Amino acid sequence: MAEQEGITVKKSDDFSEWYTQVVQKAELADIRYNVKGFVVFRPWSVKTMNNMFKVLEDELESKGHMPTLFPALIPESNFKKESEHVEGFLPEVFWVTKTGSDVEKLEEPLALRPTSETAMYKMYSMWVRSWRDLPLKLYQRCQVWRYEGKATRPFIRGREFYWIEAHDAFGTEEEAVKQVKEDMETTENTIHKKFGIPFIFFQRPEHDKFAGAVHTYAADTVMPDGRVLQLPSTHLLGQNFSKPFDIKFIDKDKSEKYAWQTCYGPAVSRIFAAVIGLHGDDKGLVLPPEIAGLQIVIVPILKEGDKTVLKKVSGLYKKLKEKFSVFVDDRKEYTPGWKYNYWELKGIPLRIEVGPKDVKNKQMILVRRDTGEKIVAKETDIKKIASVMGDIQGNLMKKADEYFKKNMGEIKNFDDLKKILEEKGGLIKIEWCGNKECADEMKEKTNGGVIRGTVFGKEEKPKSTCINCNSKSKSVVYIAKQY
RNA sequence: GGGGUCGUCGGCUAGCUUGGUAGGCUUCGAGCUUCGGGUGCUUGAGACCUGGGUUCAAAUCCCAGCGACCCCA
Repeated sequence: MAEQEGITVKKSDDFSEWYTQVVQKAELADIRYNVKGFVVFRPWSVKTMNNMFKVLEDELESKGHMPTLFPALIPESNFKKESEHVEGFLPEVFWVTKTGSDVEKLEEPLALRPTSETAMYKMYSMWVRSWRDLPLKLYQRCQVWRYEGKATRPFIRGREFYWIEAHDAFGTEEEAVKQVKEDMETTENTIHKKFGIPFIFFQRPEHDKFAGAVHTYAADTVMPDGRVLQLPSTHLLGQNFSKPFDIKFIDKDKSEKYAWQTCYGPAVSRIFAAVIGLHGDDKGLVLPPEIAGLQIVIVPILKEGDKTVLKKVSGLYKKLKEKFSVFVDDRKEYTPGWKYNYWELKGIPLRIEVGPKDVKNKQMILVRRDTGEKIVAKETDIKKIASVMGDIQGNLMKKADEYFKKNMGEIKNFDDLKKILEEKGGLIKIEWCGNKECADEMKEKTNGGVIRGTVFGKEEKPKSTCINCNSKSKSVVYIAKQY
């Protein structure tokens, strides 16, 4: 009976069902809005995602980006300026074509942005006149809309999602190339170090680049079912957009030049899916302290006629709230055991229990969400709490890193590849001829194995033949099933 | 994009084969009780996805739409 309130499957037995239950039971999202791919994000996920946004925005601003907000609607003529970009995104665009009572047709259809290159670069061409205007580094936090054909899941893939997009323009190609590396560093400092999500940046193969990019570098992580989830990607746009959008400037040498551009897009709602999947356990959500919407919950153990516990708790609360987000769950209508389960389901990193015994012994009980470990601390030892929080953060990151490493493999022959993708998943290193047709064939033969690309920053020379077609291999790549 | 499964109180479900009174658990409200790992009792409220069709009669049969879940591309 009561177990219906908690998660009823093991994460390792049925990840898909586990995920569905956590999203619903931890009150992260409500799918009853009943429009395909559009879900309601509830306070408990939004609190945490807002913290994630803040971490990313602080990092971007520390690296010279400034915030901006662009309109959600893009005129068709703008949208169609860069031909490859149009071709790539057109099938996914939601169009606004009429107004009011259905009769007023818009003179020009407006696209609901699937991404903002074509909105922002129109303005960039007006703002960039001289080398003094460069570099131009802007980001915005916004929603985008993509009419996805693939199955939609809350946070993992929606037809509407929340992200940050940073768009940079430079005077030289070198600076743009450097920016790509900076974006990777941003990703490491935030998504890995603060959110605890491990990943590898791959340079995507030619046939799988961002529409309009010269090169696409995308971070992939591995979910608990062995399928990869693409996290932020950073794109070297070269002059592919600056030419059609006419973003040019007079350089120091007085000659007119087109700008060199990059763009970077961490999809926070999707990264949150990785946080749910990688850190969660059989009891529910587990949030890293750095981003948890609520970091500490204090559960007083109340006894009839006893006032010492609440008094002690309120003192503790006052001390803690300066450093942490804290909630005192002193609701009388629930028993302590009920509260323990409730807050564990919600993933609060640390619980502090204070009862009459603790008042007597001048102590408090700290309970770690990640390990379940109960620690007896002196009632004045606030430093201990800070250090335990640090331990939890570190442990979650370590566990996720270890899991990620275990899911990297290397395979020499095709039958083994097929087998491992089928049974375990993960990112598997292979050699490949570089042909799209061959990649397509492998995808079909492996039931969905997709070439993720070459590892960025690591020279891996092909020595042998393509795992599929046996012709001379051109690169060492990783293949995986994806979300 | 293809295939499969399925839509019943807020959540999980029984009933559907063989058409005729919608039952349970949980949540929610009220009251008492309890409080160191989902306390127990009393009581109340709450539902057949939408639209069409067949029929004296539809949760049940048929068609369409919308939505969800799973598998595959």
